[in-house]
Amino acid sequence: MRAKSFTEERRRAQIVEAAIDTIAELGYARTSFGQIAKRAGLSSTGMISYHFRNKAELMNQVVSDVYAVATGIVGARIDEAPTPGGQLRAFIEASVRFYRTHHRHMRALTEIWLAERSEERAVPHQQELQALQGIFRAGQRSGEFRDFSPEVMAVALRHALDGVALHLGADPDADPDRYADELVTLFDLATRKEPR
Amino acid sequence: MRAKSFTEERRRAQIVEAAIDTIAELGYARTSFGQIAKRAGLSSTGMISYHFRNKAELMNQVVSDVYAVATGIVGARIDEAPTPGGQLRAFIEASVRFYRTHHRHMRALTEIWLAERSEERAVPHQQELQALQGIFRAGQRSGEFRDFSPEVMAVALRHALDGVALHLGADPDADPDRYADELVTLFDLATRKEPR
Amino acid sequence: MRAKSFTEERRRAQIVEAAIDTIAELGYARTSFGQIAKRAGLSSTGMISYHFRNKAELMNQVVSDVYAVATGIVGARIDEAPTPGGQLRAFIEASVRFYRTHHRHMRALTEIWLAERSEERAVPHQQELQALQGIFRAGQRSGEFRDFSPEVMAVALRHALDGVALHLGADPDADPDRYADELVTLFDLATRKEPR
Amino acid sequence: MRAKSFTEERRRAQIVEAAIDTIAELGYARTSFGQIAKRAGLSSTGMISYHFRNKAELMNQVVSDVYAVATGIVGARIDEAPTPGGQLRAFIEASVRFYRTHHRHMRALTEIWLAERSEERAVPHQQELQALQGIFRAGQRSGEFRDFSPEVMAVALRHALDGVALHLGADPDADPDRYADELVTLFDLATRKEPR
DNA sequence: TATGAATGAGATTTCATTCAT
DNA sequence: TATGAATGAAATCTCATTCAT
Repeated sequence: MRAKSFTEERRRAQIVEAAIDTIAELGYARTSFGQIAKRAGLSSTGMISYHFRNKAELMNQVVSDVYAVATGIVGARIDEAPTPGGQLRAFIEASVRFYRTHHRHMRALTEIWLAERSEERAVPHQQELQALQGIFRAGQRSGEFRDFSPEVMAVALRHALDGVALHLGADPDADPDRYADELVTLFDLATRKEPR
Repeated sequence: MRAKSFTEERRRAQIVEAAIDTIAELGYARTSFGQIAKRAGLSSTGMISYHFRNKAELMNQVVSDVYAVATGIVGARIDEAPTPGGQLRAFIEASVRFYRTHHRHMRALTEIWLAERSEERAVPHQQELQALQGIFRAGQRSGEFRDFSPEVMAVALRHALDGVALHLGADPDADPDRYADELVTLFDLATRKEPR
Repeated sequence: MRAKSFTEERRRAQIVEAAIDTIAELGYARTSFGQIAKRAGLSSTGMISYHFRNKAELMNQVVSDVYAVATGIVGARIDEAPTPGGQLRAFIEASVRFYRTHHRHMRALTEIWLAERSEERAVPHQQELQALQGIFRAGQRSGEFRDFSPEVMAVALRHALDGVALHLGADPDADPDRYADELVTLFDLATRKEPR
Repeated sequence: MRAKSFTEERRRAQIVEAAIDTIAELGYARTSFGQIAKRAGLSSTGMISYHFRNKAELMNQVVSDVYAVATGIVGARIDEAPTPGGQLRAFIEASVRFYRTHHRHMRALTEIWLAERSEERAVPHQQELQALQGIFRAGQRSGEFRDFSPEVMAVALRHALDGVALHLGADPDADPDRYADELVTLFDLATRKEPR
């Protein structure tokens, strides 16, 4: 496989962007090459097939692009925090903020993941769940966190965040900072060892 | 709208059951009238169109049927509990138990809700979220719960449960009781007023 | 698999006939569901997909239908002949006559067989070649035929007939009886033991 | 039409070779410019369109190239033979040998001829059939051959050879020399005047 | 009510060909 | 000449829905 040219990459990115828009607007089920091509200003769906082997490859690209952006942003905030407790707070705050600034991306990500779950039976968020479990284990070792199941806690947090994303997306008037604060407190109380 | 005859209702129920099976087995995207008819033992997809105005109506029926069953079971357990804290615990335990005993139903529910979300822009779980908020408000009034946002807490709990359902579905070896216990402790710590 | 209804069978036959017409007229490469539907008077290509699982099944049906007709007619003539030499003559004459009366069918048969050869690498005419070899072996046992390779002779005769079919199809003025007579003499001389 | 430069001719030849490979490997139906370009090491299918007006011109070039090679080899052997009977034998033997040594070419030739027959309504092998008829007529004039229709005999021989090519291609263990010997005897008996 | 046939829209994908650079 | 991007037509197949019986 040859390296892709600059023009090629730009076109692919343009198509991926159009795909994100389409999914966010119509939902996965109603997203077709025709709709994507229209939004990308392409003259033919053939153009999409030209740049992506098939629909699955396009969707994979959407997922990995969004994931890359998200983990870049959120990961940076986590790394700045000194303690596991701080990292947990950073993760929640950065995630909620990302949902607000990139809510089209999140929407698309969720739609794809859910639609394709049926096909591949995969459990999503594996990477992120691993990272969260790492934070939890570190906090338990350092004595900052109480003794709980890192797996269950990670799943709970990760999906609570998904729920929040959904509600923030559906209600434009909702205040993301308040959601973030509430979640921070919730999981702080649920994980800390010593009651305040 | 004429009242539906007994035979009519039986047929509709049969079709709804087949739809649940189909979605649970193939996923929403691959669920077609043809597949549903095959599983229902119907000789023609025309039969489905005869009993349901269109696909959306069938799916709505699936959702409301499953919801009715779930609310019946879970609601009964909640009503038995005397205090808001006990109701919270009962809700979590009954929900996880329901996921285990009715996982085909849950699967179908999630698939439909997610696939059709885009079309109706509805936020899912509205009924349940209201009920949860009621519990939280009661606990706050009685002084059993601390001061937090009932909306955010309800969303967090509801989706944490969804996440658990997903993981229990994907991993047949996982222990539902352990997941339930962990969640009970998590939300107990997150909601109670007095540290233990 | 349920038995097919009368109407179903008639529709299938109608589609098969239209397919034969289309292939004979346009050649296999340019035969599409669209062209077949047009000739069959169908409103949509979906109708073809409704009655045949896919294109391959339709083509198989064409082949087996034509084969059935051909072997019925030719086989009957062969069975009437008392000696291997007579059967050989009957086979050639009946075949050439069939090409004349059913030249659309033959054309379609050849086109399909050749187009699909690429896909399945199968050698065509297997059934007929076996039958021919049987005749040759019987004649050799009875002393009527000389000692030659039944395989090679069968292949030579079968494809010589194909060539004749092709030329009779391309040249409407050609006299089939003369072609038949010449072939009969050719293979009589090539197979008989005693020179006349 | 401008004379083609050396480089131009080399490119065309390279593309024709790649086309032969592709057809022999995939069959005509699956042969696309994309596949040909890949095998020719070209970076774009546009290159093929640049050197050939359209697909038909490329295929015609393949046919005439292969024909030229075959006629050169087989023709040389025929010319060495002194009598029509000898020429007939030489034609058969050289043809079978050619099938063995150039079976990719033969395969491509047959595929194209068959796939495109429909478009041009041409009967194949015209050149060769003329040559064969010439041999037959000469033998009839010299008294070496009996009185038969040169046209029919030519068609029969030509297609019998095609059949043999097919079977040799499909069965790598078959012995070409035996097939050649059998065919020589067959057509010797069928054409000679005096029984041996 | 039930059946199976019919419809027509729409989806993905492949392809030959054209065009700007 | 060569490249790769772009185009638009066409092909097969699936599907929800309608209709006559």
